[in-house]
Amino acid sequence: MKILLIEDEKLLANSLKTLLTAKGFQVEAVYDGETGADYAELGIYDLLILDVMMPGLNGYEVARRVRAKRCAVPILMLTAKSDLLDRIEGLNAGADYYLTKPFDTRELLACINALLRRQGGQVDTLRFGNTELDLGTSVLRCGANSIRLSAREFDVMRALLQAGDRITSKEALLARVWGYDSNAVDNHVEVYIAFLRRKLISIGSDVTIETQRRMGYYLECKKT
Amino acid sequence: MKILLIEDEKLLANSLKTLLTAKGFQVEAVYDGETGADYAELGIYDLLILDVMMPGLNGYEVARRVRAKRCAVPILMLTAKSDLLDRIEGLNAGADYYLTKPFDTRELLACINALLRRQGGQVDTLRFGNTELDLGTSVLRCGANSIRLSAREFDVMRALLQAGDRITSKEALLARVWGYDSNAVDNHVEVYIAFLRRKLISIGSDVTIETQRRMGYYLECKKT
DNA sequence: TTACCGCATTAAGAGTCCGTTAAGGGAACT
DNA sequence: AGTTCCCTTAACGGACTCTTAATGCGGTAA
Repeated sequence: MKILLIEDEKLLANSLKTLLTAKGFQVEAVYDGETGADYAELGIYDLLILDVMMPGLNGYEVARRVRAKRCAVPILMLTAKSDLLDRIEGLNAGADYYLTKPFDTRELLACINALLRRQGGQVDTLRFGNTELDLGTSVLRCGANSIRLSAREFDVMRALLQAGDRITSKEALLARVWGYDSNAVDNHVEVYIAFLRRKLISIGSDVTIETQRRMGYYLECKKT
Repeated sequence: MKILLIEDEKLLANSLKTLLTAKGFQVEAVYDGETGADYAELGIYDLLILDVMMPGLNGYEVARRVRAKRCAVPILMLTAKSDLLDRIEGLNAGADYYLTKPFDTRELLACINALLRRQGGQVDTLRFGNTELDLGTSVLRCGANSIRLSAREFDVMRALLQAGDRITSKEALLARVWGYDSNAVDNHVEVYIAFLRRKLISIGSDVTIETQRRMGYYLECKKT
C-alpha cells in the first residue's frame, strides 16, 4: 500500500512517515502542494494524506486539482483548523475524511484503514434482498440453496446487482457483457435474463428481474 | 439515492429525514439496531446513517454485522460520544465516517456527498414542487407515493421538468421525444400529457401541467 | 351568435417488444 | 472420438405500450 504524504512541516512529516512505515505502508513524503499535486496525479498511490495549511497550493486546491483530473484516490485531510466551515470546504473540495490536529496516532491509523478498506475492494460478494452473488466462485446463493452461474450469466447478473433497483438498459448489458464491437443482438440479453430468472426461482430467491419496457431491467425484492 | 437512517431518538430521526428528503434523497428510517441491520443487509441502500447509542444492538454491532455480511455500503456514524476511543472503535467496526453530535447540517450534507461521490454513480433526480422524477428508475415520486412511468411518459416528463415553469412547445416535445423525422402528430403529445396529469394526481402531487393555448405546456406548483 | 380551431379525454386496435423454448454448433474436457 | 456444457440463433405466442380516432368542451374570431 503506497501512501503519498503532502505536509510542509518537515518535523511532523518525518514522524508520520516513520509511524506509517513501521505499520507496513510505503510512504512518500513531499513538502509543498505543487509537487504533491504532480505526484498525486501519477495515479500510483492508494491514499493521499494532505495538510491544508501550506505555502503555494494549499490542501483544498490540491484536492480540487486531483479530483479535476478524475483521480479517485482517497484523500485524508489533516489540519490545525478545527473550524466547521473549513471541514465543510475540505469535504466539498474532494476529501474523504477530515482529521483535526493534534490527532491521536491510533485514530489516524483507524482512518487510514477505513479508507483503504473501501479502496481495497474487499467486495467479494454482491447482495440484493436475500440473495448474494459470490464473485470468486460465480455461485448465486440464497440461504442454504445455491447454484452455479455460467460465465455469461455471471456477467449479466453482476451488472444487474451493481445497478440494483436502477434500470440497466439492454445496450448497457450488451456493451458490458458482450463488448461494444460484438454483433450481439437484444435477444441474447433476453435469453440470459430468462436463464437467470429460472435460477433465481430455483434457489427460492425473493429477488426478481423486472422489465421496464423499452428501457431495460431492474431488480426488485419481493419481500414485505 | 436511497439512505437508511438507523436512529432511536425519533425526534432527531424525523428532523433528519425531513432534511434529507428535502435534499432529494429517498430516506427510510428505522428505530432500533436489530431492524436496522436486517434492512441494511438487503443491499438496496446507497448509504447507512447509524446512531451509536441505541437499545438492543448498538451502532458498532450493527456496523460489524453488516460488514460481516460483506455489504460494502458506506456507513456514516453519528454519536454524542466524542471520545477518541469511541471514534476509533467506530472506524474499526466498519464505519467510513464518524460525526459527533451536535453536528451542523451543512457538515452532515458534505459528509454524505463525500461518501456518495466515492460510491460512484450519482444518479440524480429532476424536481419541481413536491415531486421528483428519478432518472435512474424512471419513478415519479411525491412523498411516500410513487408510480412508474413508461418510456414515452418518462421522456415527456423529463422534458417538462427540465423546462420547469417555462413553456415547452409541442413541436419541441415531438422533436425531443419522437424524433425530428418521425411522423408523429400533435395528438400524441396531448395523449401523453393526459397520461401524466392522471399519474400526477394519483400520487397526490401539487404539480400540474398547465396549457398555454397555441404555445405549449408548463409546470405549475399548486401549493398555497 | 355561430362557426371554427385547438385541446382533453377515452377507448380500442395494432404493432412492437419481450418471454420462452428448443435445437444446433463449438469448445473444452474425458 | 465422444461427451458435456455453454453460447448462439430462430421462431412463435403473448402482453403491453403506443398510436389512432372519435367525441366533446371551451375559447376565439368573424
